[in-house]
Amino acid sequence: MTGKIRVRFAPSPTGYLHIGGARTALFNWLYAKQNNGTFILRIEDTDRERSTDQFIEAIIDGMRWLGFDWDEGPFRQTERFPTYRKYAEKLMKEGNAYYCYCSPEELEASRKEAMKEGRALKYSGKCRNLREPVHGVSPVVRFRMPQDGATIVDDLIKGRVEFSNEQLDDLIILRSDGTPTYNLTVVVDDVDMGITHVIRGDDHLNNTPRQIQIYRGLNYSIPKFAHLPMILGSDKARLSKRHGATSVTAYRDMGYLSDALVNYLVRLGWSHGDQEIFTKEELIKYFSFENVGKAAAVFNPEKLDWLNAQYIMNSNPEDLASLVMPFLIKDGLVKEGRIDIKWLSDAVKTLQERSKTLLELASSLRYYISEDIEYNEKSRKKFLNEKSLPLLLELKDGLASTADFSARNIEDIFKSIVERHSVKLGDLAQPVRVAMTGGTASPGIFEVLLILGKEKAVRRLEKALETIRAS
RNA sequence: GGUCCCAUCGUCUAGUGGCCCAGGACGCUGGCCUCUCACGCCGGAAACACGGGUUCGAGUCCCGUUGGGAUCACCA
Repeated sequence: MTGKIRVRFAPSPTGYLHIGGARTALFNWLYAKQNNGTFILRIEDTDRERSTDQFIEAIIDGMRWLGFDWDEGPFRQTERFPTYRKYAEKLMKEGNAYYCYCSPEELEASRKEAMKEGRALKYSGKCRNLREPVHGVSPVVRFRMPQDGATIVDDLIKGRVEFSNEQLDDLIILRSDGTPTYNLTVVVDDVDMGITHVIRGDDHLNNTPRQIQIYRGLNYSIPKFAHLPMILGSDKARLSKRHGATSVTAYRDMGYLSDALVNYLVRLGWSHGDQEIFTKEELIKYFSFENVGKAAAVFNPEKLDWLNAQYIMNSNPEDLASLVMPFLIKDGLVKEGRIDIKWLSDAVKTLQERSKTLLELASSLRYYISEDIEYNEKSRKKFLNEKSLPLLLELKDGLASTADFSARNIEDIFKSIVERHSVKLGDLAQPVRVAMTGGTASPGIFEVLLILGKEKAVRRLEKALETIRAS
């Protein structure tokens, strides 16, 4: 092993950081961390029509949220145009590239014809051996691809893939306005930044032989390639908006923990025996291209939910309390900093194994935090009625008069009421649950009472009694 | 259409020639626990796409078929 490993994640800012991009970033990041290498963030924004600064911010935001810290960058390709020009000129000077004067219309027409005749859609090579410039036309620059032999891609995931050079056409590396195109910039940057391993989606596999030829034209050594399989939607088509949320920040807003998302993403195509849940440290330790599958994977939201629930269950309540705060504030339940974090943590603790997302957690927290509650109509009818009235009345008196509002004592009060009336605990617990939370599903009723505290609990019992009497 | 990639339960996957009448996880489902809901625990249904080879023996190797995906821009 010589030389340090250098990898990069190179999104183009024409949209948010999406699920597929996040996984590519993740595998790059893991590989860098594992080998004590360098992880570079590079923004491929040479498509000036579609790239925006807003998307750059969104991508960076997503990367930070996921915890993928980079060592160098973010670099922007639009700031590196002189470099690409320099390399293009070198290619021209050494005869590896040439001016092409064909008009876009002309090219389009020949593509259509090729399509009609069922031939490969390939540039004709018309200007390949042109001696004289065509006046009045600003030309593009094309790279001269070899036309015989084959190019081998030795991929870390796909294995050896062979492409016949006949099918490589002379692709444009400089547009007629002098700006560079993707296949040039990607190679130049990877060379310039000393990238040793190109880890990207396998939608780039077909581009790889072209890029390898450009490396050769430039006389540079070729990095290792690893092409990750795609992520598909439930209908096996490429994951898109139609399948629901695709941007990672949308998952943050839906209440997923970044570690859970990362854990989900890594298991899409990679495995380590039967293990499902990994810490980031474990991922860094175990990751290997050998265990990356070759087949595309379908994104499965239910499993993400399960993983997220696992992470919520295993988080410590204090962390969870601060993670859920933005959701509480957004719901108007809490004003910034105006809540006892210790109390909130205790409340959170009772809901951890009942919440799949932070959004759900926040919504359950509502009945603890808000002054007043609303009854679920069905629950009210079923449990707040003549039958429960005497029980609730007794409980209210019992709780109101106790000086010891502890779990132990509350339980004793419940038990004595239940015994006196020869009913089951549930016959009292359910009406109380409705009185306290408005519904029939909640943490253990003693826990709920304890979190609510004596004042609130008694007040809610009084309200329940009034409600029964009024009905 | 050309080229390239891929193919184990509905989904994510284990499996690298005998340990596999195929294991785990999500989901689904029966039960237990129980003040409700969850969690947890025990059980169930559910897959090697198909056809040829190679081999004493194939989910595992080879070929073909079928099916899916990617790509073929003065996008990246």
